[in-house]
Amino acid sequence: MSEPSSDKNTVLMEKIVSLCKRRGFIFQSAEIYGGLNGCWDYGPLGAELKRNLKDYWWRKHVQEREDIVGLDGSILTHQAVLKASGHVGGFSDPMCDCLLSKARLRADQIPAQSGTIWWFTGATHAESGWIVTRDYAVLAKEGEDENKARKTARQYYAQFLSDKQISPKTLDLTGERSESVTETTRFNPENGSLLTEPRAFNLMFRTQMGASSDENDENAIAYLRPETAQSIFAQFKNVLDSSRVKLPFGIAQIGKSFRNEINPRNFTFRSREFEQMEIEYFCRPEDGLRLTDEWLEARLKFYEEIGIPREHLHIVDIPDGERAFYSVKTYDIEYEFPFGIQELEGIAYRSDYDLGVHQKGSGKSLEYFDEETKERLLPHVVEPSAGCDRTALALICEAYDEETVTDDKGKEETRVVLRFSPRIAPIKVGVFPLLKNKPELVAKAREVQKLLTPFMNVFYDETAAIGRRYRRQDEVGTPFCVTIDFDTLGENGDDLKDTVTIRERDSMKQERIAIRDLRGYLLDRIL
RNA sequence: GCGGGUAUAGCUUAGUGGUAAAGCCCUAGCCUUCCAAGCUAGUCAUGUGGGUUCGAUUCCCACUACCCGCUCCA
Repeated sequence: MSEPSSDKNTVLMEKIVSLCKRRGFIFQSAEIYGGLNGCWDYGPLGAELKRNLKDYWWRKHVQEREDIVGLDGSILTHQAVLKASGHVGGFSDPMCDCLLSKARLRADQIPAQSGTIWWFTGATHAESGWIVTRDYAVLAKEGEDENKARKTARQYYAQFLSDKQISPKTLDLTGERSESVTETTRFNPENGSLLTEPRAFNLMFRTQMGASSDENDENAIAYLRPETAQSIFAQFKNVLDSSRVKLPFGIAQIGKSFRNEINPRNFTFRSREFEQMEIEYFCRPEDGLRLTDEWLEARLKFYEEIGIPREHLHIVDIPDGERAFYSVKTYDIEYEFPFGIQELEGIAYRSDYDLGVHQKGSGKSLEYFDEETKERLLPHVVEPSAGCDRTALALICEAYDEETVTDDKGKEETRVVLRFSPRIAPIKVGVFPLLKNKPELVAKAREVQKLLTPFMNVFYDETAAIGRRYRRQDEVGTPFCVTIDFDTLGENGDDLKDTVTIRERDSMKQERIAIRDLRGYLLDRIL
């Protein structure tokens, strides 16, 4: 994102958030109680949008393929599963932040140091009268000059200055005292600055299961899953034994996951509760890299089909050293959000790491027996893992458009349109009687509504002028609107009897179509 | 987690230490033959909790949430 446009993008994002609330796409969770940090609720239209996205994903990747089957795993997860996967042990280490450099350090890796601690209670700047009161300390190791400690302290206090022109050197320190110390781990070895208290950084939500459970009962601990993948690996053998699947094959899952993010940000983009759409595609080791590339193409095609063009996506081939340690190859698919280019999906070739750790953890064989080659092997896996909420947000951002339209009198106005692909649009068609005070028009419109309702989400509206009703639907992305007028009733001859106007959202063009052809016309365009 | 900012109606904004204003939206009625028409009427707000004060939406403090910049994101 280029620097000059960032203000514009912030404004754009604010408009999108505002539209989402106004029209019932996305609300803040528990808003009437002040909101719950990092949690969001989908309103009536958002729920439809997200459902359409998930349904299309499921249809394309599970129902229309013979090689992928579905799974719907429990959210509460056995602690043994997450111990085996590395989620419990891996990132539960307490971390400290350096108060000066803001570096984050693992508490257990800070070397014990000895020397003199120089404590301060604050700093003042005589000339401006500026004052700060805040405890701080610097460790001067044996042989180090105490003036170095004071210099470090001035740098620390200087960060609170509102006037950045003031030199740290001109600050006077207050409340100085010193004490000698041995074997302390509370100071940054790099610069001697005091660290924050160690804090646990495991991002998993932990809970206790069972009526008699208490916090001290280790066996009662369960976790909300931090990703949907693990239940697929844990159920690998059951799926294999019950479904007659043959390599290569995939297990797909859509569901909620939970991470106690330090810092939720960017509307729904980074939430503490989020939904994933994941496939674990199992294969022979020699096919892994090829399939990773094939999945990348398949997923890009999917995004194209739901209305996110290739030009707005970025593919990042994660280089050696930046991938997770178990991954042989990883692509990130990123989207150009108004707040920056951010990840929608990761496609990771994870080798046999996952099945390996669960085989080891459970003591059960997770090997696959190949009938043709009479060979036993632990399959490798390619994982296309997409964020559902992120994709829904990308769909809204991509669809949002403001258009200047000029009416017959030459008056200009702004039309806000969500240009959703018809297949994911929350409402597929609006049905309107031209006038609401003509009972024949209303009755006919209700008939048309009833005709279409079993096949798609239809919205009936009879209030306000017809143009207003069109604009209302533009703003929520409804691709088609059908209007019942006097021609429909046969007032201008039998040729037009039982025909309606159908108005297309993007072009605002209208055409006349027989009611009996409506269903087919619409279904052709929304599937 | 750190630093900065913000919080008034569904939305966008006024304003005030003493009855909180407008436009848009929405609802109802009248009217209305295809792109936010008109008239009339109506609903709805000072984020939460403290403090100062006779009185706080306004001043102060804390909290919560959101936004921006860092940080973090297995």
